[in-house]
Amino acid sequence: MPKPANTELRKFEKSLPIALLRSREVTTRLFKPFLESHDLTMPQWRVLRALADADALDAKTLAERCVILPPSLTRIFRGLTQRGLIAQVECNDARRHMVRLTEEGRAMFEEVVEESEPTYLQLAAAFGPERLDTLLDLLNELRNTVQAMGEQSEEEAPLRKVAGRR
Amino acid sequence: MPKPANTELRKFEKSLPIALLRSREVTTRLFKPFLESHDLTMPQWRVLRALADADALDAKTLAERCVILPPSLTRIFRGLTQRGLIAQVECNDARRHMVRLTEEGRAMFEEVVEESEPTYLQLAAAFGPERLDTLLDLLNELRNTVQAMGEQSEEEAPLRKVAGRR
DNA sequence: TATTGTTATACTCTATAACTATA
DNA sequence: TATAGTTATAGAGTATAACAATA
Repeated sequence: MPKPANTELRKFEKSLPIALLRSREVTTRLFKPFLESHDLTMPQWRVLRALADADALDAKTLAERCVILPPSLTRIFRGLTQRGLIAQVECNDARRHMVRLTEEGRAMFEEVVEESEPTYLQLAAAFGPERLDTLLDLLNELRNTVQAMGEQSEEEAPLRKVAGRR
Repeated sequence: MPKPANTELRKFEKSLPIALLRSREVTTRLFKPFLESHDLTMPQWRVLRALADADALDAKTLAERCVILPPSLTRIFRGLTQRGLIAQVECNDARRHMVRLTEEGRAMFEEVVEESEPTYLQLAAAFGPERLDTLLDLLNELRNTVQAMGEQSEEEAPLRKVAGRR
């Protein structure tokens, strides 16, 4: 039973939400200059990056995939469309707002990737490429695990609301 | 060379900042109800949690440890002090704003920990306790790695500013 | 002169509810 | 009636610069 038993460390350093936040903070800071030089915010970049992997996506999919709430996405669509980086795409279901990258959007995406690639490789080299892979796998699996927990508890208690305010 | 070679996955699913964001999002969502029932925001909670591990901490340390900018921390201090959860502590250096948990603050901290513990254990069980440990270690080491990279590049180019806006 | 923290300010993101339009 | 998205709005976080107090 090699449990470190250091309650203090376990409580702060080993708090999962806090560890995720702090890791994200330094990582984001590392790559943010590449976005700022193109006048892109992180959420805008997530949208471009998601679109780069697909022909076209609707707002609901992008909201889920990029962790952006619908009202924010509406504004992001407006900004990116005005700048000519994305464009709306016809869709059978007229309710859906479906968008794709324009040529300019694709070009900017490639530029950012190219410019930030050396930093990414430097990080991979410093951290260890195989450990980085492990970390990414664990992160994606953690998400699946937690999401499964959420669905499960919703089945058991569809009307949860956990605890009353105050 | 068993590299999946799936460019699409590598680009989005394997983007480190995005993976960290998405994992944090679901994890935060899982624990947020326990904070909301005590009218605590996540940043407020991080401050309480950091203080629970130490007798007293100054603003600078808390800002770094909890990833909160000084102006936000000022407001958080005000809120938590008004509610009697933290209190200022005398300090040799009069510039420093040093705070500690009050008894009420400690009590609320313990309450939240107790209430959320079952969910934490459920997550650990579902994900695998040893994998959770691995993940936490990797996250903390990633932070160290990136921070070291930042310090290094500052030495090399103390006057960076990366790229001009527009 | 450097450091610590606060104030001021602007902008973005977060979150919810209400509304419009399509299906 | 249910779904997709927008609008409206309030609140919280993010970020910078300017300032005050202390070292």
